[in-house]
Amino acid sequence: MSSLLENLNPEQRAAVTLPAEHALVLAGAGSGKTRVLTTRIAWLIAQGAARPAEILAVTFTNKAAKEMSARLAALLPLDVRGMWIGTFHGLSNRLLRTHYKEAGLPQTFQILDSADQLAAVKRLLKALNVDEERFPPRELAQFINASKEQGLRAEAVEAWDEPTRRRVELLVEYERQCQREGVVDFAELLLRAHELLSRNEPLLHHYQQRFRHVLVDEFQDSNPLQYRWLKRFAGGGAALFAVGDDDQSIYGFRGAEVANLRTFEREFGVRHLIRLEQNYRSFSNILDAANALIRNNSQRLGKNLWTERGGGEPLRLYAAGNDTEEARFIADETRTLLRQGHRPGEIAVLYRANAQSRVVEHALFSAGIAYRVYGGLRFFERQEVKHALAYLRLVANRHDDTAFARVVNFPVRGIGSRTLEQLQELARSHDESLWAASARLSGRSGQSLTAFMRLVDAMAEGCAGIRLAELIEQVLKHSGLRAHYQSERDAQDRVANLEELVHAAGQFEAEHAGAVALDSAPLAPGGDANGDRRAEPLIEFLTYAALESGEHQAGAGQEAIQLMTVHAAKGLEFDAVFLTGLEEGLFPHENSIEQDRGLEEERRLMYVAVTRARKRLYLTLSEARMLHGQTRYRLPSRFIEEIPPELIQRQSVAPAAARGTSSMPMAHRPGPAVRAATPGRAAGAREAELAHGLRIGQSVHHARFGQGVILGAEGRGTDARVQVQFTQAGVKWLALSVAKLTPA
DNA sequence: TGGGAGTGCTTTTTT
DNA sequence: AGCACTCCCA
Repeated sequence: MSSLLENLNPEQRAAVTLPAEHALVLAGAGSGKTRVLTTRIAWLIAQGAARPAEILAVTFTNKAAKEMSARLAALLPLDVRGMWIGTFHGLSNRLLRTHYKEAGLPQTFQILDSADQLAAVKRLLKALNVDEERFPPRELAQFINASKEQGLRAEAVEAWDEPTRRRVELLVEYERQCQREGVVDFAELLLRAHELLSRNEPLLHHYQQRFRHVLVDEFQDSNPLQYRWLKRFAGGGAALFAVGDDDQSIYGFRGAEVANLRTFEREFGVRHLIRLEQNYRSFSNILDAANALIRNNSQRLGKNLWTERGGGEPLRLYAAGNDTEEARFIADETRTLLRQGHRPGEIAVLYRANAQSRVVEHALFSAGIAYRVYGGLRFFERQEVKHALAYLRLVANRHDDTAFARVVNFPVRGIGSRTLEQLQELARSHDESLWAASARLSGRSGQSLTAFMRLVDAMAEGCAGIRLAELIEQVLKHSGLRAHYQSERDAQDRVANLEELVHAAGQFEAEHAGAVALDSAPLAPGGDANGDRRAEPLIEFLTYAALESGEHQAGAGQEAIQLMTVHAAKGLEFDAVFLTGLEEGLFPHENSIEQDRGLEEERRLMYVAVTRARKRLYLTLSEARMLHGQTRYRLPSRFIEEIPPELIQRQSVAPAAARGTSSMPMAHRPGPAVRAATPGRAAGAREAELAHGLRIGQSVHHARFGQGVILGAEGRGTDARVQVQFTQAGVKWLALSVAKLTPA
């Protein structure tokens, strides 16, 4: 058991061996956070301080949960299955499945992913005749989620103005609809689980007695509801062990509250605060840059990364004239790195926004370099897969209107929008599902509806006793889905995905057969008499598809350069990292610059990006960039200036190009000076020179707004606009044809 | 019913 | 620019 503690540094060891009390571990990037968390659990068990069944470990992503389980399995000889390890959503689901009656849900309740939720909201708005201009579905969905993530039900949402009151009414209607259909959205999973424990004293008591140790990863990403959720579980005297890094909080925009770290300290009277500051990932030049950057943020809990490794290489800065050139630089450098023997999977290109990947992809493609783009559509989110799943959902629950609406006429079977409208109305007036409504209508309004219902019923009858994969096979065949895509041009990928779905189901069933162990803890009151009895495989598979939609995307090509947003890179590390698009307005993003909170989150994002690199970090930017169909001109990001210049080596020419191995036309080679330092004068100056002799970075005067500096520009001719940072009046976009700007 | 044209949006995103 | 979505007509 002491071998568990080998190779831990003193702080890590201190954290692992803390007594069973609340603790907060502030773990810097690359400081061995996951290791501490898993070793802590292993240590508790090896010490005899806890039994597996007394452990509740919570993460945000399935990937993190999986990794934790895998590491624990390696550390501990014994069965780890008695532990509850999973995501907030996965664990909530588990709780709700076990106690579905008490939670007021049907046993077969289904989970709406974001797209399903949006579809449900749209359907609702249509049924209620709500003007979608005034209440955009997206916005309403966001309102719904935000309310729930604050832990609020409709009656508790504050509504001081008319539109908000209306939104609250719609929230109520939405809830009614979900309840009738037997579906829950992501936020609802957590809220319902929380409420279940809040109002069911025996259950609460049971779980609080059972879990003596609650451990959370990435605590800085938790929202208020998640915080309350944890409080419920740990409220009965369990020890809450939270690991997080306030400097890596980058999900504030979707409700995460860094403040939870402080609130936790205060409310739980945390006596053990441990900082992990030794970094095992990067050379010190990279860490120094990261430290210098993040020092500009206020409100930090304070932390300084250090390493025993040496300084390493300087950071490399490359300023391009335009985005194509920037991308070409990346491709050239990458080629050099590969030639030097770096593995492709150890090289990453990071950007602030997904739209930036295109140019880089193009350059890499032209250079014949294999790459892989992360993000985008995941397997279970593809339309053909969702269609197939919708049939399965109907098999499981005929009253799932989202599924019904999705496939009632797909593939086309003559049930048009008119029929559907009729159905909606009928369903509405009888307060019943679309399925129930079509039972009324089918007699009168034609064969098609009856045929559809018979189809689904037949699928359901046929599914008894057959395997999941076989059931899906039947669905693909009898629904006509496969035939539909087979006959369509350019849809071979979709056919392949459908086959993959059959395969995935087979795999799922093989892996999960009998895999659910009986809990060793006493049964929950009101729980199933058979304990954690295996639910219907179909329901399990559908749940898996909703909650772990990402897993199937993972064809993680190790032999390719990795392209992703900075957000997606959190938790990952690479030998070499290109951090691209370092321009004001892009990174930091213009929508965030306005408020301090936004800017600080951008800076944390930058901090996350910088700390991804182990050995080499490139910072690249471009003076001109194609964005939204227009060329924009921007200043270098302020974040570059926040890094001590002595850590940065300015690179004006790609080494590969210098050696003549590049396809890069010499005429386009940037000059010796760093272009960003002299905006508007290097290649592309023709465009950078705005009307009236104005340039990016130039001080100007405006009759009404006073003194300012030109931040950026877009458009040309009479459309030309400039963005000006005024000393007094803030940031404004001005049309050059209208505004009178004089050089100052 | 389904396709073509017109319109509008475009930061980050896991579950 | 590129994409998703809506609307309207054949």
